[in-house]
Amino acid sequence: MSAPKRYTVTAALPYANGPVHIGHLAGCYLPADIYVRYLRQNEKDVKFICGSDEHGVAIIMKAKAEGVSPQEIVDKYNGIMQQAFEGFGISFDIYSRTSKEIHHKTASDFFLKLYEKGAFTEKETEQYYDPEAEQFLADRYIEGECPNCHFPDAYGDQCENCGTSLSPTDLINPRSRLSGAKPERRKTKHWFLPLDHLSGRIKSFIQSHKDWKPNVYGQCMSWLDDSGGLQARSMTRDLDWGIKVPLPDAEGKVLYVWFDAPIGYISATKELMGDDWETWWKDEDTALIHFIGKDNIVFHCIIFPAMLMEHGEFILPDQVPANEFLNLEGKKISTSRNWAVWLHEYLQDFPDQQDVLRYALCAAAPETKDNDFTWKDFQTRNNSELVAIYGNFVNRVLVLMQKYYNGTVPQPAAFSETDQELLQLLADAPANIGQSLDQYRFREALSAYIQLARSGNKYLADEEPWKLVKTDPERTQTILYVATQVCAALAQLGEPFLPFTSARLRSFLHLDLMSWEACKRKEFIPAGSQLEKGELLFQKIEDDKVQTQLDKLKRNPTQNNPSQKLIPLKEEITFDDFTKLDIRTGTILAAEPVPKTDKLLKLTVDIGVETRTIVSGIAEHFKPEDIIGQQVSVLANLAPKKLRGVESKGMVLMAENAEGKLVFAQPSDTMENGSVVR
RNA sequence: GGCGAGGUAGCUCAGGCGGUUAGAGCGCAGGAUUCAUAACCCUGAGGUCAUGGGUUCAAUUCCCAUCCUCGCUACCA
Repeated sequence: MSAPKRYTVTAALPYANGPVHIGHLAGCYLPADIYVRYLRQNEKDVKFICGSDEHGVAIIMKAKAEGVSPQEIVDKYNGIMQQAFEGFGISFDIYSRTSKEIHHKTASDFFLKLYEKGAFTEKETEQYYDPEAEQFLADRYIEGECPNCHFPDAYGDQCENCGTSLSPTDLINPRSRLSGAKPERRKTKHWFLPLDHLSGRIKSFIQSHKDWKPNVYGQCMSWLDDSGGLQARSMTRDLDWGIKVPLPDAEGKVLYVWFDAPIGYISATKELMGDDWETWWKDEDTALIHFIGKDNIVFHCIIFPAMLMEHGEFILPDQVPANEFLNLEGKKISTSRNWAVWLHEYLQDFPDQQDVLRYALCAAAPETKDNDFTWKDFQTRNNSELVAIYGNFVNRVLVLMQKYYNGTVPQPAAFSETDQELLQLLADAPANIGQSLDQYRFREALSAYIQLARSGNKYLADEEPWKLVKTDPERTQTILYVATQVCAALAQLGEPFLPFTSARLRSFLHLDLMSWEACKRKEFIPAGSQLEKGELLFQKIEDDKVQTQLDKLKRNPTQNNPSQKLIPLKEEITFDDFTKLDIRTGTILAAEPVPKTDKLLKLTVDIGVETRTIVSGIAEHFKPEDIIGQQVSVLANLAPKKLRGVESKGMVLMAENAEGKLVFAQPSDTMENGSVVR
C-alpha cells in the first residue's frame, strides 16, 4: 500500500489469566508503542488498539484454582495488566476488554453475519459430557492418566508432566475436573468455519505480502502447504463463560475464544470511535497492522483474515510484524514456573526507570530470532549506554551551559566544517531513524538514535570548549550552541523510544514536542533561550541491584528443582490385577530406527518362548548398535499395536525420571530369556 | 521424519541480487583527557562468515548435502 490515509494498529490482546512479563513487552507491546508514537509524531492518523482477552477455558480453570469467579479473575488481571502498560507508557488509544457489552454485541453480530451468509457448516461431534455437572467438558476440563508418561493428572489437551499434546480421548480413565465423575461421550453440535475454499484467496493474499518478515511469511506458507489444505475449525464451544452463540438451538454454547478475541480489536475501535469506527476497518486507505508474538502468526495471518474475508466488508492486515521469543537468563520464559520478569514487579523494583527497560528490550528485541535477556546485559545497557553515552552527554552540555552562560543559549559565530557536519547529522536524523522504523527495524532505529549522543560526546571531546573558554570565548559560544542543538534533537527524536526521558529532557530545555518532519532542522533552540539546570537523566545500576533480581529468579522453588516433581502413587490394585501382567526377560537381538520418526526404534527381542518385534520410543536415548545384546524386561501379553506401520508386540520396560531420562529395567544378573518377572 | 526460521568477532546482533583489507555496540588491552555519574574521546587485538561438496575467473553471499538451535507437525505400548 502506498501512503495510507490512516493506520489501525493493534497489539495482541493479552489473556487475562496472569500478569504481563518482559517477553510480552519486548515481542509485542513495546515495538507497537514505538511505532505508534512514531506515526503520531509524523502527524499520521493512527489508532492504537488493545484490550484484555477475558474468555476461554483457561480463565475458568484459573478461577477454579483460586476459588473465585471467572469475573473476579479477569477483573484482577485486567487491572494489573492495564496498570503495567500504563506504567511503561504503552500509549494505547483504547484498552478495552472482551467482557464488555459492546464486544459481546459486535462478536455475535459478526458470527450472525457469517451464519447468514452460510459460512459455517454445522457438525455433530462426540464430546465428553459430565453427567453430574450436566455439561460438556472442554479438553482442559478432563483429566486422566497420560498415555505417554502415565502421569495420573494429565489434562485433556496436554500432559503437564511430560509436555505431550493430547486429545481427551487419549487419556486413560478420564474423569471430569468439575465433579470427578466419569465423563461419557455425547453428541453435540458445533459450527465450523471451513477454510479449504478460501485457501486460494488466502494464499494469494499472503503471497502479495512478500514484504512481511521472513519468519512471518515463511510460517504462513508452510502452514498453507502443509496438511493437505486448511482444515475446518470449530468456532463454538460447549461452555458457559464467553459470548453466547446467537442462535436459537445453541443453548450452553459460546463462541470459541479464538473467534471472539480478534473481533475484540474491532469492538474496541467501536468503543473508541463510535460511528466512525468503520473507516478504520473497512476503508481501503486504512493500513491495518497487527503487532503480535510469533505464537500468533498463523492466527493473525490466516484464520482472522479468513474470518474477515468471509464477512466481506473488512480490509485485511497490511503488516504483521511478529517478533520471535525472548528468553530469560538462557531459559525459556515460563509463567507456570515463574521464570519471568513481571512488569508490575519491575515497576516496583525500579521506580521511574521504565525507559531503561524499554531501552534494553528494544536494543535486544527478538526481531529476527529468539534472543536472550540477562540482567547483566540490562545493567550494561543502562550503565554504558544510557548513563555513559546519553545521560553523560546531556549532563556535560547542561553543566557547561550553566557554568559559562547561566543557562542562556549563546549566540553562535560562524560555523566550522565540523559544526556544519554535526548540524547536518541532526537534520538528517529524522529521515535516517524513520527509515528504520518504517521497516519495523527497531533495534537499528534505536542504535541510530543513540548514535546522535555518541556524536555529541565526540564533538565535545574534539572541540574542548573547557579549554577554549579561556582563550576564545566566541568559539566556545558556537560550540555550546551546537551541542545544545544535539540535546534538543535527542529530546525530540527520543519520544518513540524513551518517552519519559524525552519529556524530562524537553522540560529542561523548555521545548514542546515537535513533529518528526519539523525535526529535520539544524536549529531547535535559538540563541537567547533559557535552559534549566536539569538533573541526571539516568542513574547507574550497581551490581547488588542486579544480583537481587537474579536471586529473586533463582529463589523460586519450582524453578530450582523441577525434578522433585515426582509422580504420585497410583491407586491400589489387587494381586489378581497384578497377575494379569506377563513380564518376561528377553534380549535385544536387533535394533533399527523406524523410518521417518525421531523416537521409535524397531527392536527384535528374544523372549525365550519366541522372538518378536517390539517398537519402542527410545531412539532419542539409545543408539541401535549400543543396545544389541541388552537384556531387558518385556511386558509380553500387551495387545499388539501398529506404530508407524510396524506391528509392535509387547513393551520394553524402562525407568524414567522426571527429566525424561530413560534406563532399561533389566535383571541385575543375566537370566535365561523367557524367565518370569514378578 | 516433514515444513518454517536461524547458525557471522568472547557477548548481543547488522550485512551481503558473488568481486579490493567482512561491519556495529558491549566486553578486553593500550593511549589521551578532565567539562561530565572513574564517565567521554582515540587506537588496537579478536572472525576458516556452522561443516562438506558443487557452479564460477571469483562464494561468507548462489545450489546441494550434513550438523546444531528454535517453532509448528508426525511419533512414544
